[in-house]
Amino acid sequence: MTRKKSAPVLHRDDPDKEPLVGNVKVTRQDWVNVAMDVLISDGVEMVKVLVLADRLGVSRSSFYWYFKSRQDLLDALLENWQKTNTEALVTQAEMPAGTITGAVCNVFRCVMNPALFNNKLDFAVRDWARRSGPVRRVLDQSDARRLSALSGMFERFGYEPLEALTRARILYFMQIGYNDAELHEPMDERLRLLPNYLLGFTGKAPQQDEIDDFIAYVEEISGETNSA
Amino acid sequence: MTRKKSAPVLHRDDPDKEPLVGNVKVTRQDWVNVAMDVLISDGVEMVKVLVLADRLGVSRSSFYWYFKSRQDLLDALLENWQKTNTEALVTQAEMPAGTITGAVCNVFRCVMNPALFNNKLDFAVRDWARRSGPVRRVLDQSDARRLSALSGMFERFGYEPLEALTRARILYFMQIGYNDAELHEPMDERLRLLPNYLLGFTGKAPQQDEIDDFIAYVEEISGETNSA
DNA sequence: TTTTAAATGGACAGTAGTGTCCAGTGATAT
DNA sequence: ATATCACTGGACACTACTGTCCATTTAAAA
Repeated sequence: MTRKKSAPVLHRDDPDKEPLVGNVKVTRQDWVNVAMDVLISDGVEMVKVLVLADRLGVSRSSFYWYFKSRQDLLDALLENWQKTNTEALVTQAEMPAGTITGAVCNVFRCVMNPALFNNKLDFAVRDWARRSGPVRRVLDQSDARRLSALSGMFERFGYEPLEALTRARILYFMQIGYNDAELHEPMDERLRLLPNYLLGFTGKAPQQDEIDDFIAYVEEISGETNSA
Repeated sequence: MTRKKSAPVLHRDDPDKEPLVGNVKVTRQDWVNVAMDVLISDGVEMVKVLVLADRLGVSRSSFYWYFKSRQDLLDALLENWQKTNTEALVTQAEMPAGTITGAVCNVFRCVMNPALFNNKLDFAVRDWARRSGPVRRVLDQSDARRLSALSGMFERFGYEPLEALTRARILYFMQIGYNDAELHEPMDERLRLLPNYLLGFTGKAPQQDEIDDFIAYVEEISGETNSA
């Protein structure tokens, strides 16, 4: 009765001071991180306390010190996703650009860059939403917000509202479908098709320098990924 | 030992002669049908033998007379899907058409018509594939087959192979994304956006009569659905 | 060094699923 | 009418989860 299970006071206030070597100490965030990994690679239904505990090399019951229940953890996961990914995409859609093609490329930059937008996480959540009403509702809100940002982007470049909305939808839902089916496909293929995609999304032929800029960006983030 | 569990001889050879009123008799197909319903509405992980048995008003163990195991049933579901939906889409993509817009409308006709293509089933299987390697492989094959048919469709109307492939992808993956996010949205919205979509997919402005034809078709199939 | 609260792990109870076994039932053929 | 065989349902064994309880350990504070 005297125990307060919520908001544990963690001994390791500064993570840099006492890095997580071996299995010194497990924090709430460690549980969340591992849960995120499992969510992404195996789906929600594999986010089970025993699975997570094993990965952390820790007993199952420890979990209940940090979280009220499994649901408590799932809520934390969802909240985290909602803030990071949606904000990133909206920010990128609102970024200034010289042409509509450049603006679409900005969106691509976001979606392709793991540092800006966790594509796999986004997809895992979409997956999850199919089995859970509450999650579905949160996802629908995020989709509406993202779509509205994309639609606004087209409008800023002179498209009529209806056409802007259509193009936003084609762009956004194409991303979803593409990532669903071809997440593991080589980047080369996507780059090869880039000019055609841009034409399809914008109705305007892209300039060569816009293509070049984008390819340079992709090479840049590929380098970063490898060096990490 | 003498029992042959496979290929049960069903007493009801002609389903019309002895329709399934009440719970006269359960057949293998009844199990498959119910499993299909559950797969579509609740996902694979809810396709449990007890759930199905309850829906059929029958005991759980009866299941094992018709199926070797739960996996046996799942295999049957997948095989059924693969044959119906993929064949339907490919057929529709190969259909003769006067213009590329008309050809794209043919594809739309298929995807929108529950009698030709079970959209929700398609999505349920896609969902399932995310959790199962073997299913993923079957799905990838189907996707490749469908994409190739769509690409060929664009090529028949003079698009270069690379552009044809891009447009096929935009069309196909847009459908996937759209159905994922907006399956429950009103048809009105989709029809309102139709001309813009067609422009985006083909790069050519649609003719008014092509739009009219399509809208007439949609009204026709809506009527059929209601009268059933 | 001792104290103490945070954090842990093992044992347990409860639930939900799969698959097996087998005695029983009822429709059909003889 | 009855014997047979297709078909069913209840009982059981097994496994895998969630969540609770509690005695013990450990690290920080005194």
